[in-house]
Amino acid sequence: MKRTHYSSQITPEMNGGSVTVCGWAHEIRDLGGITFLIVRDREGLVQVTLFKKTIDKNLLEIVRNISRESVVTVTGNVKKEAKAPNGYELVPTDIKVLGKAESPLPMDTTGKVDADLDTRLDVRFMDIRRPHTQAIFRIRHLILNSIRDFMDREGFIEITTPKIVATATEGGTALFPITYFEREAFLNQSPQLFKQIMMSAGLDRVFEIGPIFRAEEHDTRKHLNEATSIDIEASFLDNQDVMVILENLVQRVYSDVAETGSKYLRTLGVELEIPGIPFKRITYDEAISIASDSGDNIEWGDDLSTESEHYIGKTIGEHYFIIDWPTKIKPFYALPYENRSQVCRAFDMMHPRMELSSGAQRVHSYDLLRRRITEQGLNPDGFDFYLKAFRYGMPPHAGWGLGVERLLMTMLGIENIREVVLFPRDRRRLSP
RNA sequence: GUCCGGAUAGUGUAGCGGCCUAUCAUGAGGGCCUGUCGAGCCCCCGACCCGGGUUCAAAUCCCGGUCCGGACGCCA
Repeated sequence: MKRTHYSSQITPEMNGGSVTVCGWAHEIRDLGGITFLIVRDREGLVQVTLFKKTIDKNLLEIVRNISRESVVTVTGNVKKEAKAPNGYELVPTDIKVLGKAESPLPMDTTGKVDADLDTRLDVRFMDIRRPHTQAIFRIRHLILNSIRDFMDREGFIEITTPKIVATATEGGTALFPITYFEREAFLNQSPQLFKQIMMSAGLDRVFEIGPIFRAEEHDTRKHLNEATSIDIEASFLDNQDVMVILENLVQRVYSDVAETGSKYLRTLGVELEIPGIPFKRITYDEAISIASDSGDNIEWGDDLSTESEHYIGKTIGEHYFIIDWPTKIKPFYALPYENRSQVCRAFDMMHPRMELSSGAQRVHSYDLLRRRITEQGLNPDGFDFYLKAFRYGMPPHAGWGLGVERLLMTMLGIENIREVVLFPRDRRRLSP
């Protein structure tokens, strides 16, 4: 019962050797005199071949009674065979059913019949058995690996900050209220405040990969109520510096995935184009001017509409930055320019289809920060724990947050963000 | 939240007033078959979202509800 090999580790050269594989009964093809059992494991498929004339009758009986998608373990001898899919097949000496699958199945796993996304999400465990769906999450893993490696080389320390917080909001988005013993608390909208506090702590460069929660009732293909954010914060760097880190990271992630994930990219039919750096930088003023070419007149100080975002994306055609945003539509911690305070040192990093990241050089002066909080209509009292870190030696710093799901979906050309989350949380879906 | 589209066997679909005892594929059950690899062939099983209405007649038209998809809005 103990696995000796994954399907991908067996080769025709192992001819005559005995192996044990564990997996799911992907398909059973009974041709009468010869029966094939296709076993699927995480890495691929193995063909198990039973010849009626020579095989143990009990084994044949077991195989003929296996329902599709049951969990099986097969011990057998590798037989080099040109007619078999990978140049070899397994002639079994022992087959056990470890977990019987009911039938009919709630969805097809072989790729013969499509299923709606809604159906697939209801039985996500089965959906992920499909190589296509699994490939998405294998690539997600490669992306996260690549990011951690990149950050480590750049001198960033990985941190984890609380997801249960007392502050109602940093502004903008609505939060999910929860009960924390006898008090009201919230699920964190981002690690923003805590990663900044780490700058005062002297950690110099930090990053976090973790969940963020937004209680907005959005209903689109690019929004989630629970998402994963990659956040960085770095001292003694400005907005320009962290933009360079960001574009380098994105390029690195693409090239790492192209290199280590070719098998999964092939499964998904994706040809990765590695973005060139530096990414184009356009100012907010230039962005609204481009948008006006499409007939969408955005008043200075308003956020970009979805339509304009698409139009600008199509015009530029590759990853780009929008810089120098109006101070009033960016959060209080974005640093206004000294000589032109209605504009701030904030940036958004865009994929032609959508925003992937936003960041800024931060306000590090206590007095200014306190004023900015008030100007944005928030009460500084709720920010005491945060403001305190600015009173005893806060270095200048900058950072950004990047959405993992959006990075993944734009990389793979996937339309709906729910496809790239194991168990998506949206306006209506809370289970599974 | 607004607008548009949709809901038919386990899954994916066709049908859009009578030709419906509802199409096709896949699947489930049974049978034949020694090289399948989306196996093939034969038999068989399984469905019109819920409620109301129009009509001689409703899967089909109308109204309400629920759910799903898309666009927009909302969204450091």
